[in-house]
Amino acid sequence: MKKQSSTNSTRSEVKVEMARMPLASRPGYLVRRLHQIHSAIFLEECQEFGITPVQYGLITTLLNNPGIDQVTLGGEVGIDRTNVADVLNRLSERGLVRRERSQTDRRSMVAFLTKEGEAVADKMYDSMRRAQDRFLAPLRPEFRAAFLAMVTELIEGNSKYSLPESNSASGRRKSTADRDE
Amino acid sequence: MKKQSSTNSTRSEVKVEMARMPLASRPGYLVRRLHQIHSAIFLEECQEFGITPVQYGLITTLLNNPGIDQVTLGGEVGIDRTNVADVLNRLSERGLVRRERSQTDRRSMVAFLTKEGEAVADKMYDSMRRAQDRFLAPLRPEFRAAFLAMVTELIEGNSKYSLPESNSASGRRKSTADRDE
DNA sequence: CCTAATTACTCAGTATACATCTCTTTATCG
DNA sequence: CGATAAAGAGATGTATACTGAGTAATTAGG
Repeated sequence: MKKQSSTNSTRSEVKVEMARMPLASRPGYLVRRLHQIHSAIFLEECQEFGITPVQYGLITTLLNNPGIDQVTLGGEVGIDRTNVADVLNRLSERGLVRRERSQTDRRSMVAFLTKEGEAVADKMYDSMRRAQDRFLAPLRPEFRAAFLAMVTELIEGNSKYSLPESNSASGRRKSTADRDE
Repeated sequence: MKKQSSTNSTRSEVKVEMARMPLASRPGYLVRRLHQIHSAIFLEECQEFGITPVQYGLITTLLNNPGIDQVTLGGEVGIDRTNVADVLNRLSERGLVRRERSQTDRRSMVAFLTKEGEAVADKMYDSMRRAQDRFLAPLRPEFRAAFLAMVTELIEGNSKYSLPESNSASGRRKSTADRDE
């Protein structure tokens, strides 16, 4: 039961580095936990509806943009297109969303809220706001806007990594001499 | 292209609310996107190792606490115990982690990094730091510490929701008196 | 008008995250 | 000391999130 303990100096150096950058101070850890916590609060406040944060994002986007196609919807909500299809599937199984082929571009599927979907969006609004309030409560009120502004800045400043451009879409570039534009 | 538009006043009110609280200004949306972006940057910087942010968190925690049990490990890293088992499984399949029964409590599994696991932790450190730098770059340097402090405050202030207490653990409570069932 | 490229979607696979149920081990009580 | 309660770990199922491969419809070129 020894382990390779002993005199491995490389490992010791790493340990020192770790001590200087403990998990609890790393941006990645902090951001993951923050997301985790928000999800937990949202789910708790909205548990009577059985709607997750992402589902609610899709629902409110559909409320404001009925008949939007799945790709655009994913761009609005910030999720991958395959994920849009998954979530819409769950929502349409529950009768909250209806999908059909686009009239103008038959490759596209467009989505609408059903009456029940609109009713859920309506009824959930207060719960969603309560979740927000609870989430931000630990921060002094005068810091809350600053916090959200900084998050927005980080998102916008890193926007080129924000959505994976998915697969086929853009990264393609194959061009024949692609007009360099 | 009207839909059931018309005179549904409830729906109109909701639409107004939505306009006042668009998705892009909601804390939940912002935090989810932030997490998404950090993951993307981390994965990009560390792609040569094929290690995800959560896996790296477990690895560095094991580096500092060799022989830790899985429940404590989950508490340190901020993930559920079943998730710990999943992630450790993937890591041990790749030969980075080794598990064995605890000598002191034979119900527990304790985990260690292998030589390869320690080597990966060592080699990944710089990549992880680069991911952090890129992630925080859009924020003016004098705001970065303030941002991380606010995130920490939100996590600590909401700590009662942060980890689900899992199943068996606490929530049990069955005070003597209720043996009926 | 036919073909090639593009675009939108689906399907399969991986990983994280959590809840619930079952099984083993440990601890306690009679 | 044996029955049983309590606790921990695992298995299973759901949801999110993304990648890659493949299919179908549209558009662009010749």
